[in-house]
Amino acid sequence: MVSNSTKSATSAFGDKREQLLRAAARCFNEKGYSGTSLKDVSAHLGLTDAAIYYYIDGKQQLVYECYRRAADIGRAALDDAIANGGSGLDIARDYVRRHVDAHCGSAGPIAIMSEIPSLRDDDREHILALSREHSARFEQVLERGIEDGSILACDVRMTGNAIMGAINWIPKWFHGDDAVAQRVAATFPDYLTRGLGA
Amino acid sequence: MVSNSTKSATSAFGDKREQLLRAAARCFNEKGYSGTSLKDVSAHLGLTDAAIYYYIDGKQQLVYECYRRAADIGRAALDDAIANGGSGLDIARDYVRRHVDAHCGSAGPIAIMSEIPSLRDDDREHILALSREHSARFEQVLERGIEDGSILACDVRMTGNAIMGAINWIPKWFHGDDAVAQRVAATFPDYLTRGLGA
DNA sequence: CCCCGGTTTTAATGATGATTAAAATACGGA
DNA sequence: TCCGTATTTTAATCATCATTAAAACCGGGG
Repeated sequence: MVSNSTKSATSAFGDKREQLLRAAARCFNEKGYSGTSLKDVSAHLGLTDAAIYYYIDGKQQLVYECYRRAADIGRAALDDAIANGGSGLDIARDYVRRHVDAHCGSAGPIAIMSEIPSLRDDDREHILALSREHSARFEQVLERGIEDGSILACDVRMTGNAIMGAINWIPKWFHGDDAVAQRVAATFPDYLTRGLGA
Repeated sequence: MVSNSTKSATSAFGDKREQLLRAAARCFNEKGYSGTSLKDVSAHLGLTDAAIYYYIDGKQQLVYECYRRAADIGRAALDDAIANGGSGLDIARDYVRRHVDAHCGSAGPIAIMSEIPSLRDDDREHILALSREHSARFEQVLERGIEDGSILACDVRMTGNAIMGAINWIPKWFHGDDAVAQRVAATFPDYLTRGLGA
């Protein structure tokens, strides 16, 4: 038995745990948290439902990890975009590009944080904190763009909500088709940031 | 006993059935279809779970009606925008305005069609058909705008997905605050269509 | 006051699904 | 080949609902 709480290393165990999280993310995106049974998830790995408990403490932890992973990926996209520099508009476009790539690329399905109220109390607080932090940082990017003149003055909270919504909804209609992935990458970053432009 | 299938008239029964659908929509938006129990829904009406069966045949029909209502409202927004005329861009903006108003206004919470796979087979086909039809019609509006020169040439499928996503995600963060509703109405239509402009 | 249709509740029933413990299997190294 | 650890399955257990049937409630017309 292994302490299954904190590890994603490059071991056989860690790899399979990673696969598990992706399978769960896909299922959750399709049928929601409560709508997917552990059997649904385990089927994707050719296992029985009980086997999941070897890798994770339970269904609650499964969502939690999926959501945390989603938050990490979103944060990384924003980190990289900011590190890459440029005007506020440049950063915003780069962020959309990276985040959209994450959704459609090999990062595999990313869970959308669609059922936060179903989380355990303490998990929910943590995920909400991450989510709020991410929104706030993105809004700061928009404000920076307004200051440097690359973005038209606007309600950054609402504009951020619109952009995040467009991105968050992707998993609802994107199902892994490479050709479609190309079209997303070619359309979203430009369309979503052209509306910001001064 | 009343044939509870087809009626939403202005009777006491019809009114309460309408309230029921709204309560269900709110619950589904918050915790997903499987995540909400009939008890959750009935609590909003001060009833017990069993009382719901007086108004509706079961949980499946409840989602189905919620999704159908959502499709109706979206279709109506598009109908009205098209009837109102103007360039393709004008129509697109008007549609966003109307649909966003529906989400934030007195139409009460509109269920987002987030768990279509959980529907019964025949219900799912119907809802999917409505959904596809709506997307196709909106894409036609975009194409019309490209032809009349009001919209920049683009991948209308992907652009439509982006716009719909931004709208569909609204119920995830909007919870009835009037001041926020104002800001949504002031931001979404312009932002989402400015990105289309030629 | 009593009856009746419309409405709601109480009290089962049954299915589903998360979770656990114990048993079974796989498999690399001695 | 044999052992021990890692992994998975089988077979309970237990709680949570959806659903149903029967009984109770409630208000208006006779």
